[in-house]
Amino acid sequence: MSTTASFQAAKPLPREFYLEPTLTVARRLLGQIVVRTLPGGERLSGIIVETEGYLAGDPACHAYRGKTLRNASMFGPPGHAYVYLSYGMHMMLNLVCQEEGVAEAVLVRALEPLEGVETMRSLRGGITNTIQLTNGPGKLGAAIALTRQEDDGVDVTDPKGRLQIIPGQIVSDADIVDSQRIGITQGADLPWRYYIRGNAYVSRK
DNA sequence: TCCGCGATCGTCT
DNA sequence: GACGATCGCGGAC
Repeated sequence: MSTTASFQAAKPLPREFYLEPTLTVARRLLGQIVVRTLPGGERLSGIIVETEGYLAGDPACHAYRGKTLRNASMFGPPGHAYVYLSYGMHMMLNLVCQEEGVAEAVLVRALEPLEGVETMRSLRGGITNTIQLTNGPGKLGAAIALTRQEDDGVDVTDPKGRLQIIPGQIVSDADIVDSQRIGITQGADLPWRYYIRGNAYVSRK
C-alpha cells in the first residue's frame, strides 16, 4: 500500500475556505481530498480532480428558482454537503459555498482514488477498471456510498464527520483547465468547469 | 469509435 | 406529466 500516514492525520479544510468567491473555491478544491469514513470505520478517499461552479443567479443552479426541500442545504452555512439524486439513480456531491442564505456550491465531478480502492470497486458493481471507478459525479457518489438521508447537509469541516475535505496537494493555475459545464442546457456556455490538466481520472477532456 | 437510448424516481410545472 | 448537474449498453459504420 502507499504511504498514507501524512494525510490521514490532516484536519479538514476550515470553513473560511468556502467563503472565497465560489469559482475560486471550485479551482482551489482541485488537489484536495475527499475522505469518507464508513460506519465500520473503513476510510475511502480520493483526490478531487474535476469540479464545476454553480452560482446564485445562474439558471443552471438548482437554487435559481428559490429555496425548496431538495436544495435547502445549499442555502445553509458554507462547508456543508449538498447531496441530491440525479436522473433517479445517481447521488451527486456538492460543497456549499458563501455565507448562510447565499445559495452557491461546487459540484465534485471526479476523484483520483487513494484509500479503500477495493471497497470502492465492490460499491461500483465489481468493475475492474480503476479509472472508471470515480471519473464522473454519479460514479464517485456510488464509489463512496453517498446517500441523501445520511450525507445531505453534513458538515465537511467536522474532524469527526463521516464526510470530510482535507488538504491535499497544491495545484498551480497552469495545471488547471477551464471548460464548459457538462450535462446542462441553461448556461451551458459558461466556462465554470475546472479540471487538473493531464489527469487520467477526469470525466472528459 | 461514436451515437442513440433506456433505466429510474424525486421534484417541480 | 415532463424532465433532469448521469451512466452504460448495444448497434451501426
